[in-house]
Amino acid sequence: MSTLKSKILVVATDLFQTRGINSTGVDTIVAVAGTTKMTLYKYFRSKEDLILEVLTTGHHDFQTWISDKLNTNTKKPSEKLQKLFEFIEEWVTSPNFRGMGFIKASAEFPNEESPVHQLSSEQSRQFRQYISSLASEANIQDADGLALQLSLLFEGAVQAEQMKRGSGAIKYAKKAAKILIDGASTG
Amino acid sequence: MSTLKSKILVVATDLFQTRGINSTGVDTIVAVAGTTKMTLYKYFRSKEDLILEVLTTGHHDFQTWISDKLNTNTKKPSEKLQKLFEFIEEWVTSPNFRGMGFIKASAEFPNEESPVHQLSSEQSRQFRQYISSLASEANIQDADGLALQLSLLFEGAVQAEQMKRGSGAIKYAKKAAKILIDGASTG
DNA sequence: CTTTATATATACAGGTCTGTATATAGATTT
DNA sequence: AAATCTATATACAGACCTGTATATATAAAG
Repeated sequence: MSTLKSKILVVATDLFQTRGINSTGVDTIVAVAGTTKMTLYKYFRSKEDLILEVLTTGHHDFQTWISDKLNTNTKKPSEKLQKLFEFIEEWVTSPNFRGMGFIKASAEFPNEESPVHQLSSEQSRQFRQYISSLASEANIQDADGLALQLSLLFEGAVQAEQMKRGSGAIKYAKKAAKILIDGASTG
Repeated sequence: MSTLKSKILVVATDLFQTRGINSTGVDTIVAVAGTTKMTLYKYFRSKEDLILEVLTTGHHDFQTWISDKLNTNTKKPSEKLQKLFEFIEEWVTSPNFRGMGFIKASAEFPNEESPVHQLSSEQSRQFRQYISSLASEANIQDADGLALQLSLLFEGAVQAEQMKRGSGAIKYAKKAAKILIDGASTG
């Protein structure tokens, strides 16, 4: 991938997260990236395409990072679910944390016919499904139910952390997750 | 309050929630409300003022509704916390549910210097504080911690319900809340 | 040296948005 | 009946936005 294209993606990811998607114009993006609109529109057909690619890249990065972490650091399926929020905390508190794109995008694009809304909604569903698969492997009965509860905690904590870094929300989300996982395992 | 002013507030609340705040122009608001821009700008100094008043009204309506419910239907402090999510479910599934304004507003106005962001952030804090006071009355040790966890569940469930009515998220949030409350009470 | 590919600089068309200015209609009050 | 208040109708200024058109620079490749 061209260095300019990835540079635009990185800058857009950052600006979308800190200033909002709709409030960030392409002129601002190219100015910060140190290039021009002509170049941006060479790599992206439209601003909507850029948004979609930012979302796709961010989600892919997170998914591969978290599943790699779980696969290399845990063995037993029951461990993975417990360790999930440990690594989420690590992800959220890392310096290069830029938030979860789909959480903000779904709020800024509430129209269900919008491609941006559809993608972010799909990414949210995919991550919930991933948690559910971990729960299933751990032989938890209502895997989908627990996954929904954990995803509420996750998305809430990420949003809180986005709004105010160092809010401590993720710490309490982790504690709550442990209680819910233990309850679902024994019950 | 003038009927036209309250009509504008109701319409704006609805449109902000369904189409997003930034994506809803004042022209659309006055067209749906059946009036003109001149009238809107007579009652509201600017669109930002309208947004702030929509947020204030919505939050006030919710707070009075939920605390009235709790005060008339519960006696023991320990009951209130348990009943809170019952009433939240009732609120969320009621036909005139229009979402919690501050949840969407904080996402659409991420800039911390924005008055809209500041108000929505303050409202989120106030509701968390209200939960914490209920927990304190029930003699729960880490009242603030539990309140943060419950608010994560609440905000996550409301957002899920906003995105897709009848998602069932609030049902599982209620179950999770009960587990967390019980854990904090005995522990 | 010339061709070709890539990036820049700049201007602009067409649209949307907020907020205001001007003129008018209808209703209530004096 | 005249004056006043409230709401309407309409037009528009100024700003910002996306996306494109045109012309130019720069550097690598033949």
